[in-house]
Amino acid sequence: MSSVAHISGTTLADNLREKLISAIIDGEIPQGTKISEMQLASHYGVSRGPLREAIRDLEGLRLVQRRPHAGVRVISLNCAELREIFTIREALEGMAARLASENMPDEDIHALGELLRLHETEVRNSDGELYFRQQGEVDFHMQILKGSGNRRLYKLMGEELYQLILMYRRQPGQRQARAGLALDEHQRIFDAIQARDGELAEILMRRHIRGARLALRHCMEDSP
Amino acid sequence: MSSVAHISGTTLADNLREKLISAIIDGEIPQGTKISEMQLASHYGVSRGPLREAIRDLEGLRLVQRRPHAGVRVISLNCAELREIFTIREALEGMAARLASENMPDEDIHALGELLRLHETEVRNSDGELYFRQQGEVDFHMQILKGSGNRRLYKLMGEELYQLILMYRRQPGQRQARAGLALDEHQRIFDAIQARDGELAEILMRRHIRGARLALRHCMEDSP
DNA sequence: TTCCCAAACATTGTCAACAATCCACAGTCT
DNA sequence: AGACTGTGGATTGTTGACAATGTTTGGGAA
Repeated sequence: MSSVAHISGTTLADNLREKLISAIIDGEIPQGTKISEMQLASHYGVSRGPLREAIRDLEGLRLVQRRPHAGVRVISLNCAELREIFTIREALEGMAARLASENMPDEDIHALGELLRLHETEVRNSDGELYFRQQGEVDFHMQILKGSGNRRLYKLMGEELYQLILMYRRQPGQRQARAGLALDEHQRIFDAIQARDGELAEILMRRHIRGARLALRHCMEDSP
Repeated sequence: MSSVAHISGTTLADNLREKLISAIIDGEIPQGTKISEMQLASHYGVSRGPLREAIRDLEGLRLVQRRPHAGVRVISLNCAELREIFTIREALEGMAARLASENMPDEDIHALGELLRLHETEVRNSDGELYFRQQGEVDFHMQILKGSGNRRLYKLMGEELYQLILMYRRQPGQRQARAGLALDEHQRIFDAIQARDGELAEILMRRHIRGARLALRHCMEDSP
């Protein structure tokens, strides 16, 4: 269908990987779905070869599970697994905040402050419009990860784990609360980073994420 | 060459992945080597299809880098990247120690104590024999990761990042010091876990790993 | 009816040929 | 001399057919 012939410097499998990630995150391919190679291949207008390579990538990202000779199915994150991810996030982003306090260039910190101001006005003006804030939330954390100067940390948290979180957020029946509160916590984290107080930044970031995790306590326990 | 025909319940690509991981970690395929698909495929007695899938996995593990249409080469960890990994390790294993203090079953803690005793005698008896201790070091950390009860944390740290560390350790000219010191630190970490003091366990674990990272300061800076 | 076995079916894993892309080398031009 | 460009060769990316495995369905027996 959506066969975007050949973009130079890339490959079909790589393109497919990105498309499939989006499709899964956006819920286009529902969780728990069993994937048929032939079907998907013909849908995207490629052969099974590149598709299999793309699926292999998704398996590495833990977006799908594979059983040899028995097929591939999209993971379905239950509450417990999401909390596991948030625990990892707490450790990793806490460290990122500490590192950002030490390594983030002044100009990038300034830009981060601007980002916060923007979010503030957004939240004030239309506190019902949650999507942008959601995006803003991600942006804030992403900037800190990048500001840590630890490239692998950025990739690991930003490019791998966040996708799982986003996938879960797009699920129906997700409460999108904590609007104003999060902004306030962001502000304090920012202050600590600006003050180059890594110790405090880490503590605040961890508390921030732990709060989000604890808020997940009451999410629907779909397991029997 | 080493074509182990068909092991049921698995697949050629999966087998290949494990073999290639070992080959890279053990230095059988030196760092920075450019991999030739045809060559490797014939060497392992398989076609290029499964090989490419295995390589895709290795890319996910960050053991190789791929440039589209230009080939694959084994990564060469420089000092800076290894320190990045150790920083992540500090955050992750610190969290693991905290969680283990809360979640690790009593019997597993007991087994961990036995492991420590074993290491102690080993180090005392033959303090020149470092390989076993090296293995023991890995075992100790692995048990704590498993004891955290966070399955994803265990997989992420234990199955992905540790391989990179091991690869680096096998490099020539690596100092293998810190034998007795590490054991002592392990003992204290264990005490904290046994006392169910997560706060302390995390602090000690982080200090332990940070020490190892700082010891890497003086490793050969091959970058210009 | 329910359980078990077997054969057919559908799906995944593997292969070898084909096409597209990059790299190196050589030749030319400034 | 040095840099740039074009072509040849080798390597990677892709495809469709073939083989092997897991699943399912239908029939028979307890």
